[in-house]
Amino acid sequence: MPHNFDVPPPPDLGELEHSILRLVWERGPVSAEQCREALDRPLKESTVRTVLRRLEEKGFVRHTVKGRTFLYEAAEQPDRLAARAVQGIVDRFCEGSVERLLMGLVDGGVVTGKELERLAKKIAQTKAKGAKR
Amino acid sequence: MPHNFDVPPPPDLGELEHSILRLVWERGPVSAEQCREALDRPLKESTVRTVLRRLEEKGFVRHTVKGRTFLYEAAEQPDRLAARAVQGIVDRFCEGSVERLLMGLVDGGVVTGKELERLAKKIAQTKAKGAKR
DNA sequence: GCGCGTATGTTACATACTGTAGCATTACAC
DNA sequence: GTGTAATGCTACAGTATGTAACATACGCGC
Repeated sequence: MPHNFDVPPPPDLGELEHSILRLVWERGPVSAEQCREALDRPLKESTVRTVLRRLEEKGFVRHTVKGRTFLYEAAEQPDRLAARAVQGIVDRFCEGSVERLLMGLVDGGVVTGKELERLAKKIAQTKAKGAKR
Repeated sequence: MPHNFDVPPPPDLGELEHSILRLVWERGPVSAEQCREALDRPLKESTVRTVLRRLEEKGFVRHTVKGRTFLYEAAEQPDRLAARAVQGIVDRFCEGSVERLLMGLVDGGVVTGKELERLAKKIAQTKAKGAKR
Protein backbone atom coordinates (compact mmCIF):
# COMPACT_ATOMS: atom_id res chain seq x y z
CA MET A 1 0.00 0.00 0.00
CA PRO A 2 1.43 3.34 -1.00
CA HIS A 3 1.74 6.09 1.49
CA ASN A 4 -0.99 8.64 1.75
CA PHE A 5 -0.17 12.26 1.17
CA ASP A 6 -3.65 13.37 1.89
CA VAL A 7 -3.61 12.93 5.62
CA PRO A 8 -4.72 16.15 7.17
CA PRO A 9 -1.99 17.86 9.10
CA PRO A 10 -2.46 16.90 12.74
CA PRO A 11 -4.14 19.88 14.27
CA ASP A 12 -1.40 21.51 16.16
CA LEU A 13 -1.99 23.03 19.50
CA GLY A 14 -1.08 26.52 20.42
CA GLU A 15 1.48 27.34 23.02
CA LEU A 16 -0.98 27.88 25.80
CA GLU A 17 -3.11 24.94 24.86
CA HIS A 18 -0.02 22.84 25.08
CA SER A 19 0.96 24.08 28.48
CA ILE A 20 -2.45 23.39 29.82
CA LEU A 21 -2.66 19.97 28.23
CA ARG A 22 0.62 19.13 29.92
CA LEU A 23 -0.82 20.14 33.24
CA VAL A 24 -3.76 17.87 32.71
CA TRP A 25 -1.42 15.02 31.92
CA GLU A 26 0.85 15.66 34.86
CA ARG A 27 -1.69 16.36 37.54
CA GLY A 28 -4.45 13.97 36.67
CA PRO A 29 -7.95 15.34 37.12
CA VAL A 30 -7.68 19.05 37.65
CA SER A 31 -10.05 21.93 37.88
CA ALA A 32 -9.68 25.07 35.83
CA GLU A 33 -8.69 26.95 38.94
CA GLN A 34 -5.97 24.45 39.79
CA CYS A 35 -4.64 24.80 36.28
CA ARG A 36 -4.59 28.52 36.56
CA GLU A 37 -2.59 28.37 39.76
CA ALA A 38 -0.11 25.96 38.30
CA LEU A 39 0.61 28.11 35.27
CA ASP A 40 3.45 30.54 35.22
CA ARG A 41 1.55 33.11 33.20
CA PRO A 42 -0.94 35.19 35.16
CA LEU A 43 -4.14 34.38 33.39
CA LYS A 44 -7.75 34.90 34.28
CA GLU A 45 -9.70 31.86 35.17
CA SER A 46 -12.04 32.40 32.26
CA THR A 47 -9.09 32.18 29.92
CA VAL A 48 -8.06 28.85 31.32
CA ARG A 49 -11.60 27.58 31.11
CA THR A 50 -11.86 28.61 27.49
CA VAL A 51 -8.71 26.74 26.63
CA LEU A 52 -9.83 23.66 28.51
CA ARG A 53 -13.13 23.73 26.71
CA ARG A 54 -11.37 24.00 23.37
CA LEU A 55 -9.09 21.13 24.27
CA GLU A 56 -12.18 19.11 25.02
CA GLU A 57 -13.80 20.05 21.72
CA LYS A 58 -10.67 18.87 19.99
CA GLY A 59 -10.80 15.62 21.89
CA PHE A 60 -7.62 15.96 23.91
CA VAL A 61 -9.28 16.02 27.31
CA ARG A 62 -12.62 15.20 28.79
CA HIS A 63 -14.23 16.24 31.99
CA THR A 64 -16.26 14.82 34.80
CA VAL A 65 -18.28 16.79 37.26
CA LYS A 66 -17.52 16.64 40.94
CA GLY A 67 -19.98 18.67 42.92
CA ARG A 68 -20.23 21.78 40.86
CA THR A 69 -16.71 21.60 39.59
CA PHE A 70 -15.42 20.35 36.28
CA LEU A 71 -12.46 18.07 36.59
CA TYR A 72 -10.47 17.64 33.44
CA GLU A 73 -8.41 14.63 32.56
CA ALA A 74 -6.56 13.46 29.50
CA ALA A 75 -8.66 11.69 26.91
CA GLU A 76 -5.60 10.06 25.45
CA GLN A 77 -2.17 9.31 26.75
CA PRO A 78 0.64 11.49 25.44
CA ASP A 79 2.38 8.53 23.86
CA ARG A 80 -0.62 7.81 21.73
CA LEU A 81 -0.81 11.36 20.61
CA ALA A 82 2.87 11.30 19.82
CA ALA A 83 2.41 8.15 17.79
CA ARG A 84 -0.34 9.71 15.74
CA ALA A 85 1.70 12.83 15.19
CA VAL A 86 4.68 10.77 14.07
CA GLN A 87 2.48 8.77 11.73
CA GLY A 88 1.50 12.07 10.14
CA ILE A 89 5.11 13.06 9.77
CA VAL A 90 5.98 9.75 8.19
CA ASP A 91 3.18 10.16 5.71
CA ARG A 92 3.96 13.73 4.88
CA PHE A 93 7.74 13.83 4.96
CA CYS A 94 9.00 10.29 4.58
CA GLU A 95 6.76 8.94 1.86
CA GLY A 96 5.19 6.65 4.39
CA SER A 97 8.42 4.87 5.18
CA VAL A 98 9.21 4.37 8.84
CA GLU A 99 12.65 3.31 7.79
CA ARG A 100 13.31 6.69 6.23
CA LEU A 101 12.08 8.33 9.37
CA LEU A 102 14.42 6.33 11.55
CA MET A 103 17.35 7.00 9.27
CA GLY A 104 16.53 10.67 9.41
CA LEU A 105 16.53 10.54 13.17
CA VAL A 106 19.96 9.02 13.18
CA ASP A 107 21.28 11.42 10.57
CA GLY A 108 19.75 14.30 12.43
CA GLY A 109 21.44 13.28 15.63
CA VAL A 110 18.24 12.64 17.52
CA VAL A 111 19.53 9.19 18.43
CA THR A 112 22.60 7.28 17.53
CA GLY A 113 22.36 4.11 15.53
CA LYS A 114 23.58 2.03 18.43
CA GLU A 115 21.14 3.54 20.86
CA LEU A 116 18.29 3.04 18.46
CA GLU A 117 19.20 -0.57 18.07
CA ARG A 118 19.43 -1.07 21.81
CA LEU A 119 16.04 0.52 22.43
CA ALA A 120 14.40 -1.37 19.60
CA LYS A 121 15.67 -4.67 20.92
CA LYS A 122 14.46 -3.87 24.41
CA ILE A 123 11.05 -2.82 23.20
CA ALA A 124 10.65 -5.81 20.94
CA GLN A 125 11.32 -8.08 23.90
CA THR A 126 8.97 -6.22 26.18
CA LYS A 127 6.19 -6.31 23.65
CA ALA A 128 6.72 -9.96 22.91
CA LYS A 129 6.40 -10.76 26.61
CA GLY A 130 3.52 -8.38 27.14
CA ALA A 131 1.59 -9.94 24.30
CA LYS A 132 1.10 -13.11 26.30
CA ARG A 133 -0.73 -11.17 28.98
CA MET B 1 19.81 16.68 31.14
CA PRO B 2 16.09 17.00 31.53
CA HIS B 3 13.88 17.40 28.56
CA ASN B 4 12.89 20.81 27.41
CA PHE B 5 9.22 21.75 27.39
CA ASP B 6 9.89 25.16 25.99
CA VAL B 7 10.66 24.18 22.46
CA PRO B 8 8.44 26.18 20.21
CA PRO B 9 5.95 24.03 18.39
CA PRO B 10 7.39 23.37 14.94
CA PRO B 11 5.58 25.79 12.71
CA ASP B 12 3.21 23.60 10.84
CA LEU B 13 2.52 24.16 7.23
CA GLY B 14 -0.87 24.60 5.71
CA GLU B 15 -2.32 22.16 3.27
CA LEU B 16 -1.39 24.10 0.18
CA GLU B 17 2.03 25.00 1.49
CA HIS B 18 2.61 21.33 1.99
CA SER B 19 1.54 20.36 -1.47
CA ILE B 20 3.83 22.90 -2.97
CA LEU B 21 6.74 21.97 -0.77
CA ARG B 22 6.31 18.39 -1.90
CA LEU B 23 6.48 19.51 -5.48
CA VAL B 24 9.70 21.31 -4.80
CA TRP B 25 11.12 18.18 -3.22
CA GLU B 26 9.98 15.90 -5.98
CA ARG B 27 10.83 18.00 -9.00
CA GLY B 28 14.04 19.64 -7.99
CA PRO B 29 14.40 23.27 -9.01
CA VAL B 30 11.04 24.46 -10.25
CA SER B 31 9.54 27.74 -11.27
CA ALA B 32 6.29 29.04 -9.89
CA GLU B 33 4.63 28.36 -13.20
CA GLN B 34 5.80 24.76 -13.25
CA CYS B 35 4.42 24.33 -9.77
CA ARG B 36 1.12 25.74 -10.77
CA GLU B 37 0.83 23.34 -13.67
CA ALA B 38 1.70 20.38 -11.54
CA LEU B 39 -0.95 21.14 -8.95
CA ASP B 40 -4.37 19.61 -9.12
CA ARG B 41 -6.10 22.71 -7.85
CA PRO B 42 -6.59 25.47 -10.42
CA LEU B 43 -4.73 28.31 -8.84
CA LYS B 44 -3.51 31.60 -10.15
CA GLU B 45 0.16 31.95 -10.59
CA SER B 46 0.31 34.76 -8.09
CA THR B 47 -1.11 32.43 -5.48
CA VAL B 48 1.60 29.90 -6.09
CA ARG B 49 4.25 32.59 -5.97
CA THR B 50 2.94 33.87 -2.68
CA VAL B 51 3.12 30.44 -1.15
CA LEU B 52 6.61 29.86 -2.50
CA ARG B 53 7.71 33.17 -1.06
CA ARG B 54 6.26 32.27 2.31
CA LEU B 55 7.94 28.90 2.22
CA GLU B 56 11.18 30.70 1.59
CA GLU B 57 10.58 33.11 4.46
CA LYS B 58 10.03 30.13 6.70
CA GLY B 59 13.26 28.59 5.47
CA PHE B 60 11.86 25.53 3.76
CA VAL B 61 12.99 26.45 0.28
CA ARG B 62 15.37 28.85 -1.34
CA HIS B 63 15.58 30.18 -4.83
CA THR B 64 18.12 30.92 -7.46
CA VAL B 65 17.61 33.11 -10.47
CA LYS B 66 17.92 31.73 -13.96
CA GLY B 67 17.45 34.42 -16.54
CA ARG B 68 14.48 36.27 -15.19
CA THR B 69 12.94 33.26 -13.57
CA PHE B 70 13.04 32.18 -9.95
CA LEU B 71 13.82 28.53 -9.51
CA TYR B 72 12.94 27.13 -6.14
CA GLU B 73 14.59 24.20 -4.49
CA ALA B 74 14.40 22.60 -1.09
CA ALA B 75 16.53 24.20 1.58
CA GLU B 76 16.46 21.07 3.62
CA GLN B 77 15.79 17.45 2.83
CA PRO B 78 12.47 16.05 4.00
CA ASP B 79 14.16 13.58 6.30
CA ARG B 80 15.85 16.34 8.17
CA LEU B 81 12.64 18.20 8.57
CA ALA B 82 10.99 15.04 9.76
CA ALA B 83 13.74 14.52 12.29
CA ARG B 84 13.31 18.01 13.66
CA ALA B 85 9.58 17.59 13.85
CA VAL B 86 9.97 14.30 15.69
CA GLN B 87 12.43 15.87 18.08
CA GLY B 88 9.74 18.41 18.87
CA ILE B 89 7.23 15.68 19.50
CA VAL B 90 9.59 13.83 21.75
CA ASP B 91 10.16 16.98 23.75
CA ARG B 92 6.55 17.91 23.99
CA PHE B 93 4.82 14.59 24.36
CA CYS B 94 7.36 12.08 25.54
CA GLU B 95 9.23 14.02 28.17
CA GLY B 96 12.25 13.98 25.95
CA SER B 97 12.50 10.23 25.91
CA VAL B 98 13.05 8.62 22.53
CA GLU B 99 12.34 5.30 24.17
CA ARG B 100 8.87 6.41 25.13
CA LEU B 101 8.30 7.60 21.61
CA LEU B 102 9.30 4.28 20.13
CA MET B 103 7.16 2.39 22.59
CA GLY B 104 4.27 4.62 21.68
CA LEU B 105 4.83 3.86 18.01
CA VAL B 106 4.66 0.16 18.69
CA ASP B 107 1.63 0.50 20.96
CA GLY B 108 -0.02 2.71 18.41
CA GLY B 109 0.51 0.16 15.68
CA VAL B 110 2.74 2.39 13.58
CA VAL B 111 5.33 -0.37 13.50
CA THR B 112 5.57 -3.73 15.11
CA GLY B 113 8.25 -4.46 17.65
CA LYS B 114 9.90 -6.96 15.33
CA GLU B 115 9.91 -4.61 12.39
CA LEU B 116 11.34 -1.83 14.49
CA GLU B 117 14.11 -4.08 15.66
CA ARG B 118 14.90 -5.19 12.15
CA LEU B 119 15.05 -1.63 10.83
CA ALA B 120 17.13 -0.44 13.76
CA LYS B 121 19.64 -3.19 13.23
CA LYS B 122 19.90 -2.45 9.55
CA ILE B 123 20.33 1.25 10.12
CA ALA B 124 22.89 0.77 12.85
CA GLN B 125 24.97 -1.31 10.48
CA THR B 126 24.62 1.13 7.62
CA LYS B 127 25.64 4.02 9.78
CA ALA B 128 28.55 2.18 11.26
CA LYS B 129 29.83 1.50 7.76
CA GLY B 130 29.06 4.97 6.49
CA ALA B 131 30.94 6.56 9.36
CA LYS B 132 34.24 5.36 7.92
CA ARG B 133 33.65 7.38 4.78
C1' DG C 1 -36.31 30.17 52.02
C1' DC C 2 -32.75 33.47 50.66
C1' DG C 3 -28.71 35.45 49.57
C1' DC C 4 -23.61 34.99 48.69
C1' DG C 5 -19.90 33.09 46.78
C1' DT C 6 -18.24 30.31 43.30
C1' DA C 7 -18.60 27.62 39.03
C1' DT C 8 -20.13 27.42 34.57
C1' DG C 9 -22.29 29.45 29.94
C1' DT C 10 -21.95 32.74 26.46
C1' DT C 11 -19.87 36.09 23.79
C1' DA C 12 -16.26 39.15 22.18
C1' DC C 13 -12.15 40.86 20.33
C1' DA C 14 -7.25 41.36 18.77
C1' DT C 15 -3.60 38.93 16.39
C1' DA C 16 -1.55 35.71 13.43
C1' DC C 17 -1.54 32.36 9.80
C1' DT C 18 -3.26 30.57 5.42
C1' DG C 19 -5.50 30.50 0.95
C1' DT C 20 -6.38 33.27 -2.71
C1' DA C 21 -5.57 36.82 -5.89
C1' DG C 22 -5.18 41.66 -8.24
C1' DC C 23 -2.41 45.41 -9.78
C1' DA C 24 2.03 47.76 -10.48
C1' DT C 25 6.51 47.44 -12.21
C1' DT C 26 10.49 45.88 -14.48
C1' DA C 27 13.44 43.52 -17.73
C1' DC C 28 14.57 41.02 -21.86
C1' DA C 29 13.65 39.89 -26.79
C1' DC C 30 12.87 41.50 -31.23
C1' DG D 1 10.81 51.24 -28.00
C1' DT D 2 7.11 48.12 -27.41
C1' DG D 3 5.10 44.02 -25.86
C1' DT D 4 5.33 39.92 -23.10
C1' DA D 5 6.36 37.61 -19.19
C1' DA D 6 8.38 37.59 -14.76
C1' DT D 7 8.62 39.63 -10.19
C1' DG D 8 7.19 43.12 -6.19
C1' DC D 9 3.74 44.72 -3.38
C1' DT D 10 -0.67 44.75 -1.34
C1' DA D 11 -5.13 43.10 0.00
C1' DC D 12 -8.72 40.50 1.95
C1' DA D 13 -11.53 36.78 3.87
C1' DG D 14 -11.63 32.72 6.94
C1' DT D 15 -9.93 30.26 10.83
C1' DA D 16 -7.16 29.41 14.99
C1' DT D 17 -5.48 31.07 19.23
C1' DG D 18 -4.83 33.98 23.36
C1' DT D 19 -7.25 36.65 26.31
C1' DA D 20 -11.06 38.07 28.92
C1' DA D 21 -15.72 40.29 30.47
C1' DC D 22 -20.26 39.68 31.65
C1' DA D 23 -24.41 36.84 32.60
C1' DT D 24 -26.29 33.00 34.86
C1' DA D 25 -27.02 29.10 37.80
C1' DC D 26 -26.35 26.28 41.85
C1' DG D 27 -25.58 24.79 46.51
C1' DC D 28 -24.43 25.94 51.48
C1' DG D 29 -25.10 28.33 55.57
C1' DC D 30 -28.20 31.05 58.37
